[in-house]
Amino acid sequence: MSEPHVIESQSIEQRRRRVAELTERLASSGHRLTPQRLFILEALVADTSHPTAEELFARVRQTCPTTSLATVYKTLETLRQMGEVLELEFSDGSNHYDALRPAAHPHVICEQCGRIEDVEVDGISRLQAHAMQASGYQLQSHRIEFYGLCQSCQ
Amino acid sequence: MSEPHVIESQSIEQRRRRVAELTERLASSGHRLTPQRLFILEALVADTSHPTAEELFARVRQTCPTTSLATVYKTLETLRQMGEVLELEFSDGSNHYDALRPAAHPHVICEQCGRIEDVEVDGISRLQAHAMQASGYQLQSHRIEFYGLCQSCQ
DNA sequence: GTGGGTGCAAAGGATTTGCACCTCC
DNA sequence: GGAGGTGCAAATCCTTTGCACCCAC
Repeated sequence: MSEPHVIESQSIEQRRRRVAELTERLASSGHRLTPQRLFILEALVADTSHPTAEELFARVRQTCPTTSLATVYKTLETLRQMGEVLELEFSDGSNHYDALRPAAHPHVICEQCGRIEDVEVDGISRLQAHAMQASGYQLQSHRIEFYGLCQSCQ
Repeated sequence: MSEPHVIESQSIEQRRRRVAELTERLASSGHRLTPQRLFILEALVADTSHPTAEELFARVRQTCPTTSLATVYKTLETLRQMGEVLELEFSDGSNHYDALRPAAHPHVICEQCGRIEDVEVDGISRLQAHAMQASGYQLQSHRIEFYGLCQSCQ
């Protein structure tokens, strides 16, 4: 039980830093620090499950009930343009967001329950280099997802 | 000029076979072979550029002007459920379809012109095995895309 | 003070659905 | 003949947008 606790504490500290970082970057790039935005930042960093805009909205409402869904979307778009949020697009009507690790990274996705988790695999940059060579494209980013069943759904 | 011609000829032969294959599989799984469906199959196999439903619709209209967009969508859904079409989902309102290679395979995507091309990279299955081990998920499929600029847009 | 941000409601765009009619098997 | 397919229009869903008001700087 102590190991998870330590990990959890580190994580909380990391998240606090990330909120401070995002706040500072918004300010230094000429954006205003409105209460709504600060609550949205908190919600983004508090939720590690790759939430949707709707889920973030629900969470923000708990602390700032007057916030609108449109503001959540506008703030997500602002952060995305700043490169501070990773947007995972799905056409089935559910974009998911990750403000903790805004650089592209691989995910595993459960087709049963919809869970999305980070997964550590290496060799991605080598793969991208291969793809550049094979295609002649100048590649800068990627999207790598694996689909299957999570441990609970197996 | 002769090499491309040969490649093109092979490709045409391959596409003809694929149409026959799809037709047969539709029939043997208890689906009807309506004129609309046959035209949609032709269009799917004729277009190697990963077309959208709308683009397929436009192409089908040239040969069968009474076909409706709803029928295109319904046929795509039928083929997808049969595992005969690969659906590439994008949230910006543009799903793309590939009936020539229905198994998951990596793509390169141009962020300038939107072009989507197949790219041959190996080590994908090893990568997926790594991801399974690291995550504990039972993985069956994947989605691997690289983003950048195609040769024309560089 | 003022320009950016917010909230509301309406618009937008891709996809799905209900239903009457049709037609392939 | 009957189940499955088609076409039309309306509905659905997420997301974006227009605009009047507001407030952080």
